[in-house]
Amino acid sequence: MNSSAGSKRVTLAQVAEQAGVSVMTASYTYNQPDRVSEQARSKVLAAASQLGYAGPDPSARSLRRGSTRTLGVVMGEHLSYAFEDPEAVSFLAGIADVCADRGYGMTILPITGAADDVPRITAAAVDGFIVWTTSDDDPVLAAVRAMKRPAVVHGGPAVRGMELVSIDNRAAARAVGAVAFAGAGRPAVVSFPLSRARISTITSGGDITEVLFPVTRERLEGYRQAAEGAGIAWRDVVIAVCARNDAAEAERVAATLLASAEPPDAIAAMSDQQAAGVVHAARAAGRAIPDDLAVTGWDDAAVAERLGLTTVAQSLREQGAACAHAALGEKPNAQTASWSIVRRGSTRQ
Amino acid sequence: MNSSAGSKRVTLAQVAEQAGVSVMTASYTYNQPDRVSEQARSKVLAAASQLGYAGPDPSARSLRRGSTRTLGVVMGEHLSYAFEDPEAVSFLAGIADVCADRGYGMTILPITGAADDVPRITAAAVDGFIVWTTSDDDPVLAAVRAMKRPAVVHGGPAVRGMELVSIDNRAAARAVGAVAFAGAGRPAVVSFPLSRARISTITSGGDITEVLFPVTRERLEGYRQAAEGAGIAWRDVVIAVCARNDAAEAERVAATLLASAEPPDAIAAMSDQQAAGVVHAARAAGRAIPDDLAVTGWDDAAVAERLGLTTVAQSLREQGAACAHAALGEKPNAQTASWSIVRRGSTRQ
DNA sequence: CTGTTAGCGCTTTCAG
DNA sequence: CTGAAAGCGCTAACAG
Repeated sequence: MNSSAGSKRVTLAQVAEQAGVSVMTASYTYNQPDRVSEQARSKVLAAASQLGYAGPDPSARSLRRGSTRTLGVVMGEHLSYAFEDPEAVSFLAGIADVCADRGYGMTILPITGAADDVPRITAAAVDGFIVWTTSDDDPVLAAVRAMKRPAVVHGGPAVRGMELVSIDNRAAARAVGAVAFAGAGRPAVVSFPLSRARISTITSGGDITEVLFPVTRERLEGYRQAAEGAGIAWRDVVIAVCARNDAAEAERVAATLLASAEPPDAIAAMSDQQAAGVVHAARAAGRAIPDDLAVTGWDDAAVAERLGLTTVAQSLREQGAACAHAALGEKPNAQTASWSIVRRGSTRQ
Repeated sequence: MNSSAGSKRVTLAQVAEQAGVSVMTASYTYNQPDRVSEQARSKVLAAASQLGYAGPDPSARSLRRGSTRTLGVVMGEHLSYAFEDPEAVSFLAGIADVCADRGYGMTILPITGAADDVPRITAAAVDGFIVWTTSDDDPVLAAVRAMKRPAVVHGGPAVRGMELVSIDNRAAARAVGAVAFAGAGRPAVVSFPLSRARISTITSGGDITEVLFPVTRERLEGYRQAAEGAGIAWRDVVIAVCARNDAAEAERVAATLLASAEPPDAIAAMSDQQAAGVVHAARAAGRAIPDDLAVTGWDDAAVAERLGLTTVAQSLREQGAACAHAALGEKPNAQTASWSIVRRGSTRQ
């Protein structure tokens, strides 16, 4: 098991020669050991370890086989955000479960939101793509589709030729919104960004159809229906748009809302992180939950249980696994994932 | 921009023919656009979009260039644990930062702890490897080294021919142990596993040299020195070994310790997660912190600040970035990362 | 069980 | 600025 350190790459042909067999016998030794006699196999392995051959070159093998045994995951602008969002991390874990089981690798594709995203997609040596929820106008979608490999979008948008794995965000928002807004007079929504520009604003119920993130759009639509079901006009519902999905920004914006002349008495957020920020702002402002302010989150993360948040439960991990199956070409039918409302003490119902 | 959906893969040669240029002109159009006339380039791009050619095949390109522009990350047994440990996630984010900047992908390699790990390493189409802290006897290390590509281990063990990025765990443990054990009579340690078998046990200060995880070994050695510095023999220090790094198991084991005839009055843990579990157990047992029980964590995670834990601060994100640089072959100097003690209310000093 | 042939799709020479 | 040749390292397909 020695090797001249730093040596040039050893090839299968050299191993075969050293072992005194044909290249194919050497190849079979690695790929179909059963087809090779015990004797030949041990000669090949001896030659390999003598030469310091670690096994067939992965790139050459991929080229020849036409398959890389790797799945590509596009996590959206700023790759490192992916690892800051606990739900995104659960989703990755679900993909990892399936990949580990199949012996596949998973390549995280570094998307920056800039123009060079497309060449990066194009350059990815993967057998299939999984795209984390994005906007209708994201050029990454066309780039992925152009690769002509199995592809799946999580959340949305729905793209022809790509699978979609998602819950029914509108129905879930309608359901949790109904709980959040029950008995409220001035409901508000803390929202994810409306476009890839990620601008923070506070508006009143605007034109939902203009929202470019389909997941956000569907949830707003569900909240709208919930508000109207509670007898409140959508134009009277304050929408606080946060640039990012984190507790800190939500806390700031909630503090602003609560300090206004007509503070909200119910806030439906789009994540438990955001809802946690709202809860902190409410405490700081001396508001009682749920009597002065009802709050709902989304995802049923650990923090939701800790804070007693009413929320929408869904399994990002299972959805990640479903996406992996789709990207492997194993799932023929579209996946509608399940969700449920978890009622806790942060709402009046 | 049309294409017969589901068509066979289009090659660069076909594009070149369609454009009426040589294959090399087409290739240059993608790789060195400056070397191609405006006219030729637009003919090539027109032909490409007409044929639905998405760009050079990544596998073929990797084979020819001898480089995949991808880094491999080995996260240790059970890939999905990687995503459950917030510090591991920070580490990944640090790698992601560098990869995104360089236009590299990062492939997470699915390690299961079983025998098929080695072939999976061998099959990885990557330019360099980053190995998350593991045990001395992990066969993955030899497999990575056999690949003869730039490789770096985070934490440990130190392996000849591979870089090491780590803090000085022994010194840090000695320092935080000194704070934890100050004024204590019966110190205890809540430890990570001692071997890859991941067995939970409660013992008293045993033979540290037998511990197979070097990070754990170094920390135990530091705690030993701290205990002896406080006048306590190592054999009198209770070591509670947890199979996994989570709050729940630490809480259970701490509850057991606190219910014993001679309960500890100081517990040094190996992570903030574990320390959080200890704090919960102490509260449940009606112990005051730090008067009845001093507690220290490790990593200075968010939970450490929330609970007021004295802990060891280190930046896994920076260490991830340092590993990425090393795996890219950019490493100027061996990396010894920095750490510091953060004193909060969970200790007597 | 073993071997021969024929490329996978691309880009590095090296010449125009 | 453009092109012809050569072959990266490997394995599917088909003989023996």
